[in-house]
Amino acid sequence: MAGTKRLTQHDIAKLAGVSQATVSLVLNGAPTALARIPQETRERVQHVIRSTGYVADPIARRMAKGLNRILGVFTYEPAFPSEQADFFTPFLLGIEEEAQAQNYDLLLLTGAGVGRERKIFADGNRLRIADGCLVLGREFDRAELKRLVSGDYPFVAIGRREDAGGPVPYVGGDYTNGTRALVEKARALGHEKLAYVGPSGSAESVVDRWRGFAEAITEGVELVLHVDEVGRPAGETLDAIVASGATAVFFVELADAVRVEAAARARGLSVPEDFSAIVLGSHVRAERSHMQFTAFDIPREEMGRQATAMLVRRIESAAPIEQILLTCEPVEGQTLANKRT
Amino acid sequence: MAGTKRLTQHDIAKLAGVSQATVSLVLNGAPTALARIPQETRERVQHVIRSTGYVADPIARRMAKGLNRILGVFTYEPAFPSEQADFFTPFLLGIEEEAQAQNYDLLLLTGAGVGRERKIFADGNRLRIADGCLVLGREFDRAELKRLVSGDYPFVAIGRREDAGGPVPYVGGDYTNGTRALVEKARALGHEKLAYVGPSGSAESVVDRWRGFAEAITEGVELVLHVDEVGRPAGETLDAIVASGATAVFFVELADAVRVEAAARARGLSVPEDFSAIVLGSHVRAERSHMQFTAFDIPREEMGRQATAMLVRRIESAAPIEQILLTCEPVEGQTLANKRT
DNA sequence: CTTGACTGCTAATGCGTATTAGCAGCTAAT
DNA sequence: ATTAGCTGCTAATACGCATTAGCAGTCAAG
Repeated sequence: MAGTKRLTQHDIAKLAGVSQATVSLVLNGAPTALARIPQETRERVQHVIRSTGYVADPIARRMAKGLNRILGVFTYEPAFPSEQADFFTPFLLGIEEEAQAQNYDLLLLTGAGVGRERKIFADGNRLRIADGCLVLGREFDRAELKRLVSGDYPFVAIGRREDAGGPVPYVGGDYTNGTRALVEKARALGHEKLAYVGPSGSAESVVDRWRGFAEAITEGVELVLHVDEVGRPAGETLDAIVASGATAVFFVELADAVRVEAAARARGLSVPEDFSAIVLGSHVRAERSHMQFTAFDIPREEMGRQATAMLVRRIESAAPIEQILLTCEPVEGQTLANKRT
Repeated sequence: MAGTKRLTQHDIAKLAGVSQATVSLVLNGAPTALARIPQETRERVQHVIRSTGYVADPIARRMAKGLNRILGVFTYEPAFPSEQADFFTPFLLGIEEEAQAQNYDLLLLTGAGVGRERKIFADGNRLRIADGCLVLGREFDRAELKRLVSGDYPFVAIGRREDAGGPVPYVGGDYTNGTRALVEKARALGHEKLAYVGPSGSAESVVDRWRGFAEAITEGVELVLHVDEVGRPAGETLDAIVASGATAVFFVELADAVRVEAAARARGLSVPEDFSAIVLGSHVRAERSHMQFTAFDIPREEMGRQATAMLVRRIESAAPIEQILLTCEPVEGQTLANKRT
C-alpha cells in the first residue's frame, strides 16, 4: 500500500480530458474563473472526481494556499483517559459538533510529545498542519503559551489563561461568579462560619474560585478554616471542619466532598444537617456517591462549541482576540441547607 | 514577531553562505551524505539555525516526503455521544494510545456527512487526507465497505466484517468463543434449559454471538426460548422465561438483562436463585444496576490499539491483510449459579 | 476586414522542503 | 599522463495544488 500512488489532479485531468488547472478551477476556482468553464465540462470533471473519490491533498493545498479546513486539538493530557467519566469528553463533544457544523475536520495532536511530557512545540510544529488549534488541559506550559501568543498561528484556549505576555484568546467558565453565587446562597441561609477545602493559587481555574469565594466574604461571614490542599485524608479534614465550627464547607474537588461526607456519615454526622457541603469542581474522578451535591454547572459542551466557533472566526477573518467567560449556573443539589439553629 | 515572515531554508542558507540543499542535508541528511559535509560547515549552519530559531515547515516537509503521519478515524455515528458512558470512547482511548506510540496524529472525520446519514464517500470526502483510516461503528454500509475493499486506500475495520467482495482487514472481539464458553459454564453448573434474548441475524457481532450459542447447544442442553428481539417490555420477556422453564437466560443486551432482573425482583423472583442471567454485550446504555452480571469482557481498548498498529503496518510496509479476533475473557459476576435443585 | 470582447481552456509558476545527479578540485595510483 | 576515487558542495527536480497570464478561437460591432 505504501507504493500505491494517491490520485492527483493530474490523474483526474487525464480522465476527464482536461488540464490539471481546469480540475483545480472546477474544485475551487473564483466565481469569475468558474464562469468561463461551461456547465458541461464542469460536470464531466465533477463526475470523474466523484467516481474516483478524489480529494485534494491537504498538505499540497496548504502549501499552495495556506488553508485546509482542519482544526487542531491539542490536549496537555491524553484526550481519552482510562477513567471512564473523563474530563475531556464533554469538551470534545462540543468541539466535534461545532466543527461539523462549520465543516471542519478535527486533528487530534496525539503525536506531539511521545513521552510523559506533552509539548506543543515538540517535534517540528505538527501543529501547523491544521489551520489553527484549540488548546486544552489543566496545566498549561507557560513558555509554550507565550510562544503561541507571540506567534501568528491562530489558536484559542479552553479555560481562562493569563500571563502569557499578551492577551490570550479563550473561552472559559466563570468560576468566580459561580463560586460567589454559592457563597451568597449559603449566607442567605444563615451560614456565617465557612470552610474552604482546596488550594487558592497556581492555575487560573483555582485562582478564580478562590477569588469568588474571597470576594463574597464580607461582614457577617467568616472563613474559619482553609485546607489548602486537595486529596487530604478525609478523616483529618473532617476533624478540622468539626473543630473549626464551620457550618458550610466549600470543596474545590468533588472527590474530597464525597470522601468527607462518607467519613462524616461513618461518625454519625450527616450532611447537610450537621454541615452543608458545596462543590466547586470535579477534575478528579470521584467515587460514586448517592448524594447530589450542591454545586455549579460547568457548561463544557458549550465551551467547546464556542471555542471552536471563535477559532474559526480567527482563522477565516483574522477576528480580533476575544475572551469569553460562560456563566456557570448553580445546581441545587441536596447538600446546602439552612444553618442548624 | 507576528509580522515577521517565516524563515525558510533559503534564508538560513544565505546567512550561512551555503545552498539550501546543504541546509536540508545538515538538518536531516542520510549519514552517508552527512559524512561529506565537514564539521566546520555543519557547525556554521547549525549556529545560524539556532540563533534564528528556525524550524522546518512541516507542511513542506510532508509535501516532499509524501506521507502525513495522520490516521483518519471514521465513525458511523458521532464519536462523542451525549450519553456519557458511550460506546466509542474505549476504542478511541486505545487508538489514541497506539497512535501516540507510533507518532501518528489522529484526524477525526467529523465533517463527513453532516446530516443523519454519515457516509465515507459522501460528497467532499476527506478521507484521503490521512495516510490510512480506521472505520468503526455498529452498522456499516455494505456498499461503502465494498468500495473500500476494492480500492487501494489502507484501512482497518474495528469489529469483524465480511461479505465485502474480498477479505476485510479487521480487529474484532471473539464473541463466538466468548459466548460458547459462557454456555458451557452454565451447562457445567447443571443448566439444561436455556433461553436466548436477542436477535440472531444481520450484523456480524450479532451473528457471532448466536453462532457461539448455537454451537454449544448439544446433547443434554436445550434452547427452550428465543426472544428474537432487543428492547421488548421486560414483563413480557419475563413471562416468557418463566413459562419456558428456562434456568439460564442469555441476553445479547445488558439493558434487557437489567430490566428483566428488576422485573423479576418486583415479582419476588431473584437472580440467580430462580434463574441465572448471562450478558453477551452492551451497546445500548443501560440503567445502572446493583447487579454485577456474568458476562464476557470486550477488550475495546486493546482492539483500538491493535487496529491502529495494523493500520500503520499496512501503510508503512504494505503488510498483507490480517484478521484478528481478540479473546473475550469471561467475567465472573454474580448472576450465574448452580441450577436450583 | 479589422477590432474588440468574450469563451474555453492551458502553460507556467511558486509554495518550502528532500533528494539525487553531478560538477569542480584535489590526491594517489597506474 | 591518465585514471580513479575522494571531498565538498550545488543545481535541479519532484511533491500536488492554486493561481495568473495568456493563447486560440468565435462572434458581433464598427
